[in-house]
Amino acid sequence: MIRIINDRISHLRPLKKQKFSRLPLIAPGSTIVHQQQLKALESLDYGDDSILSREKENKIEEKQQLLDHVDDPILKGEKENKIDEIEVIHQHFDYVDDPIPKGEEMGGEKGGEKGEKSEKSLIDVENKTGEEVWIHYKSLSNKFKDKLQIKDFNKILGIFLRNLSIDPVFHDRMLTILDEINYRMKPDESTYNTMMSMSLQRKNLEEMKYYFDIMQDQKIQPNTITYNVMITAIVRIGKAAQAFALYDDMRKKGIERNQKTFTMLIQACVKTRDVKQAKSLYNDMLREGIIPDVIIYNTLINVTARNATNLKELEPAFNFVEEMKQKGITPITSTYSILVKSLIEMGKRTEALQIFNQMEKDGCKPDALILEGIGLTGLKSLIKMRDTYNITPSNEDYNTFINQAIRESKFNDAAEILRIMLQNGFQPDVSTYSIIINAHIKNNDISKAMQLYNAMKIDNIKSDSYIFSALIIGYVMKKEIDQAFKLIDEMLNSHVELNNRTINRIIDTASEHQDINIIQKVFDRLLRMTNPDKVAFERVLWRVAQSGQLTMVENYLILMEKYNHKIDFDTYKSIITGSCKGLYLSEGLYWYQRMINLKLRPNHLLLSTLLRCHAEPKYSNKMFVLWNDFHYFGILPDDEDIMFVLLICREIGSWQMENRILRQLKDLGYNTDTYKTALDAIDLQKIGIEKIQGLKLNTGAIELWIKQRKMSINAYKKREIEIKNAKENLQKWANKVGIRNEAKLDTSAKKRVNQWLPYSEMVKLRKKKEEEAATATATVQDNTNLNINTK
DNA sequence: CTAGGGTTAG
Repeated sequence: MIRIINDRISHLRPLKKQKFSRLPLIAPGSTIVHQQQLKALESLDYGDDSILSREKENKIEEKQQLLDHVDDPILKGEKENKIDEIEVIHQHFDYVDDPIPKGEEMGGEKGGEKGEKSEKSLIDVENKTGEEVWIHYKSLSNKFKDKLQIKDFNKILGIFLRNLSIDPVFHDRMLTILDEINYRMKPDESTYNTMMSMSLQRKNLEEMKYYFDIMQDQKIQPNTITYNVMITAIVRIGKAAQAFALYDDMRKKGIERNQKTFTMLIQACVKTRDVKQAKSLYNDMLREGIIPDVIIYNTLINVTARNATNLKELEPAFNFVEEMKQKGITPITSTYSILVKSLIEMGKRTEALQIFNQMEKDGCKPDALILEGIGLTGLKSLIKMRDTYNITPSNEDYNTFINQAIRESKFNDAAEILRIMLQNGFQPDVSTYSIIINAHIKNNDISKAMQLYNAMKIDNIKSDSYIFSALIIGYVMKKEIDQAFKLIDEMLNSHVELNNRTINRIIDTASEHQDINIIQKVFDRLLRMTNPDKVAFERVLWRVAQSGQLTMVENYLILMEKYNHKIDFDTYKSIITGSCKGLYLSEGLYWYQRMINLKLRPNHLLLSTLLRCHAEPKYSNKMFVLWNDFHYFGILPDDEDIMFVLLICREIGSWQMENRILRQLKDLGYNTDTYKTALDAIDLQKIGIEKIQGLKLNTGAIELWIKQRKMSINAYKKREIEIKNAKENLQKWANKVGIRNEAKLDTSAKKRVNQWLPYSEMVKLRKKKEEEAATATATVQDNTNLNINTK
């Protein structure tokens, strides 16, 4: 019972964002947690770079004084609060037991104060938390629910949507409401728009498409919002073309476009790096009579700035700033922030600072983000913001400052920022906890992280998937698998989804242990409680392949099929790259062969990986096979690949092979002198010494060559053309010769090397064969004619 | 009411 009441209390105390307010006292109700937080952070003593560390003792003393000072009154305050809340709950329960008569009685008297009922709507959800609405809704009789209209249901959905970020359980609740709507009446476009918006928040595009399709099945016309939500989601996953297709769809169907539509479409041009299209969309928008606002301008400036590589290309962005000012639209912090970021990326620090100063002149206040842009972070940034600009940072600003300090290993600064944050009446939110928890996990201190996790519970802040993920990973890192799964249980019990990202991170972390039993244990347990995706299986395969155990790989492949995952190139890629990483080279080639036998084609990455791990004189024969396979599959080797092969030729002293390879390259249109010069420059003797010292053979020399190679712009352009031509030549060859000879690829390595014919000879041969074929078809045709005649 | 901008933080 107490637990139930506590649960209820938790929902009556939603987190409030207190932007731009300066409160003198620590917020009530969090004292215990604050102490734990400070303790946990204080002991984040993993070597501190902060300016504060010198004054560490003073600060700790100060902190203690602060806590001593506020302890008692706050605790008292908390107790009083709780009593109030329990009374509220009793009132609430009285009401929901019998909603209709009470609502009518109170409707007149108390008005909208608790918002029971109004004339227009049978259910009033104003000023209520999601939890209250849910309890209220559950308590309604069927008869009463029948009287509700679609508008009422949509309102409830809207409230639940806003609560989704607080508690994922509202997802289920929204589904329940949708079921009820479908049971009683027909949903309308707002219903589905809200559901789609839910999918947008949950980053579940498939789910969104499902609603999009189903509403059309039900003959409900999508409106502007429907399309805008779809476009937003599609732009976010980077599929610009699909977004533009939806835009065309809107025009065809005569669905009105608005500012938000164009914002997303212009935003899509960031991904396609198409400034022209952004401008043309802007013109379309103006033609349609839509008045641009600050967000449209920011987006236009963003597209321009992100694609600009020099000041000249950035100019149109400044023109947009001028234009917006002329139209009476005041630029905001983010407007300047985009420009500052772009300038810093160009290395134009002075100009960036000028923009920052311009912002100040324009009377615009900086935030944590733009301060980071000009190089101010952590405690320094906070002090600048507070003392120079006289701004009270927002909750987000504080979180950013703490995160910056932790990132820079200034743990004392982080503690100080947290102290200032609490002192100013800001409550740590789920992100604040997450940032600190992650810091502990990164420092391999799971117990401190768990301390904070428990503190969150006391503070009635719901852990989200980030927090659970971090803690679970922490335990897997420590090989405490049982603890990890205990948390997974807790996670699922609190309706936090165990998503594939988390599953894959768990598997990744487990994979990092030398002990293969750990990954097996983790994966077996995961299989029992979740449904890992194809990628998860492939991670395990990658790890198992590293141990060179063929049968175990085989078993996982069988298991994968049982779970209806398609075994394709990516699956084999995982196994082969895993084998290479574990230096089980013959196993790697075995799987490679099996992959080819299944008619699966390698890609550059795979061949390159295989080639590199075979770059030793004793594997030279196998290396040449792989070299040939690049050509057979029409994959252009890159400079590193080329250098590896050539170097091996030198190491085994095979001039014949080196000449052959150089001729191939010449045939492809490369200037081979570059490679010869580079090869001559690499001191083989020196490499020999490195090898004796146990260093990885010629890798170093080649990487150095790649790194130190400097190309003029002209040389670079020439090289680009060279590569483009080589690609085309190779493709032609592969289509005509390589792929036709694919059947021969499974013969022995020696044969495969000997099968090789240079491109020029291949072309000659091909011409000859074509001529032969031409005469052959002529005779065949004669024969067929003959046959027809005889018939 | 439901949708948009700085890949702000985890």
